Amino acid sequence: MKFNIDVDNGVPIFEQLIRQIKFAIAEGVLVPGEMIPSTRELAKQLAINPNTVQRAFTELQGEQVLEVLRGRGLAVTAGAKKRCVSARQQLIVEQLERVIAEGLRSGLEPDNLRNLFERQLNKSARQQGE
Amino acid sequence: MKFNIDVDNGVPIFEQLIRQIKFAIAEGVLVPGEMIPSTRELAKQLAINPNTVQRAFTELQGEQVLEVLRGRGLAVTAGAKKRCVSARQQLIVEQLERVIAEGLRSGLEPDNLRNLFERQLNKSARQQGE
Amino acid sequence: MKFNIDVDNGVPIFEQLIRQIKFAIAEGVLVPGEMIPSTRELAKQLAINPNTVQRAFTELQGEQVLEVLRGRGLAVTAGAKKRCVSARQQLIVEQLERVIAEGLRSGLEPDNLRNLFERQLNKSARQQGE
Amino acid sequence: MKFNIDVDNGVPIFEQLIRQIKFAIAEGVLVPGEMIPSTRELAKQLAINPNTVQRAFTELQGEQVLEVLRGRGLAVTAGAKKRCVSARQQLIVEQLERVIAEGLRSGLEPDNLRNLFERQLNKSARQQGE
DNA sequence: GTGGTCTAGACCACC
DNA sequence: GTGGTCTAGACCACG
Repeated sequence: MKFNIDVDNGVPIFEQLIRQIKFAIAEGVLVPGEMIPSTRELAKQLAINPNTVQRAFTELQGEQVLEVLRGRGLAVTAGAKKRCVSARQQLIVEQLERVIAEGLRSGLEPDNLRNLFERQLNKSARQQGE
Repeated sequence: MKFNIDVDNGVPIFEQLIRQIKFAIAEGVLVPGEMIPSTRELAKQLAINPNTVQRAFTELQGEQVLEVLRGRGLAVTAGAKKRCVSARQQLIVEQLERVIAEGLRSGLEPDNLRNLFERQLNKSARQQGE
Repeated sequence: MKFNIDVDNGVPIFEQLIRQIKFAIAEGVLVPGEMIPSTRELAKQLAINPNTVQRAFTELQGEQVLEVLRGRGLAVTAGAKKRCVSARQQLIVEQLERVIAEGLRSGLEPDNLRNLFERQLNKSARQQGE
Repeated sequence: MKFNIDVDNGVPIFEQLIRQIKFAIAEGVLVPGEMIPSTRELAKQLAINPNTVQRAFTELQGEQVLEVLRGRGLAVTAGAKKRCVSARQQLIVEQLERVIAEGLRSGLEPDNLRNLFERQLNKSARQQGE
């Protein structure tokens, strides 16, 4: 399990961690029931402050993605995968909506947008397939 | 020239102002050579802090969208329109690319994405047309 | 607006703050739209660390009880009162449920519990009324 | 003698053990003078850490509910039953008092509380009876 | 060993 | 001035 933290890209570190953990769960890289690394260990590995990791973990517990097994550590909850997958797809729909609205407002015709979309989709799908 | 500022939507006010000025230029509402209102006047009109307006103007000068005409004020530069139009569309293409890539990575099939896209496009186009 | 923090009663300080703010809103002491003291000021006033206050505020934002008015401070949201009142009553029902269950498990008869309940209710109602 | 330990319900395991031992004494399942299982045996039986059992025993000795009979083990003290029964009911009264006071403070009428109480009591009594 | 909480002090973006 | 984020280091409860 490898996480990539970019310290200075504007997105808060704890947010990056949250996203990547959710992503890993959605992808099946982390499976329900699995223990995740301890606060201190992950902090050392990512070269960030334990408190920052702690904050990410706290939020993930609040969203019932992780749960404490006291004295043992944190584990992925049973319902985590479903939650992460659906949250993610909803997020994509919202982003799509925003981009389209902005495109239309900026004077692009629906057909223009469709063309841009298809071009990008083909390009990305090809890269993905490689 | 009317700008809409939403004080509490997360996007910094100076950013909103920058975008809307660029938008107005891209649309032809503001044409090269045209003077724009003074910092103080715009601030009063939008009921925001003059510092905030100033900051937007400073950035727009840095991007050579606005230029100072000494003693007279700020004006839209000659090359502003081209810059704004292309910047805008490029931004949309980038966003589109990002959301498509994320959708594919999160397990959506190209056809799923296409459907989502069409649905949103229709919805947004209808709203736009109203 | 006075909050009472008891540093060593087991309940985390940030939790005490959260409860008391929600309580104040539920009571109508803090009304929607009202600004609450700044992080630093409240921290100084309560003689606790600004980070601890910050944490409470962050959680209250997450629960949509407070909202940022950027550069100006935090305000009670429009829907805060309803949320706080209902959250509170739900909490009371849960506590009641727990106490009753424990009483029954510990061998008290329903009538015993009813008597205890009535006695306490009368006592508390009298105090309240004073 | 069977104890139920729920590792992940927030209540510390040693606390659960303490409560259940007191409960068993209050109920007469464990009688004064009776020996209780050794730390190791109980730990193995409940699949928990011996340290945790030890901690519960230490506290119960401090409350004079258990006493060491040197060379033989731990036994229920003579005065244990009385202590456990009264402690338990007192605890329930206190909890009842707290929840009633909070209910009144949060704007519920005595009759509201009575209704909530009766509903919960019936529900719990039914479950208990099953 | 684990996570949970707190303090102290710093830097940033925004108004 | 405001809140948001991060670091560093401490103490606690639990197992």
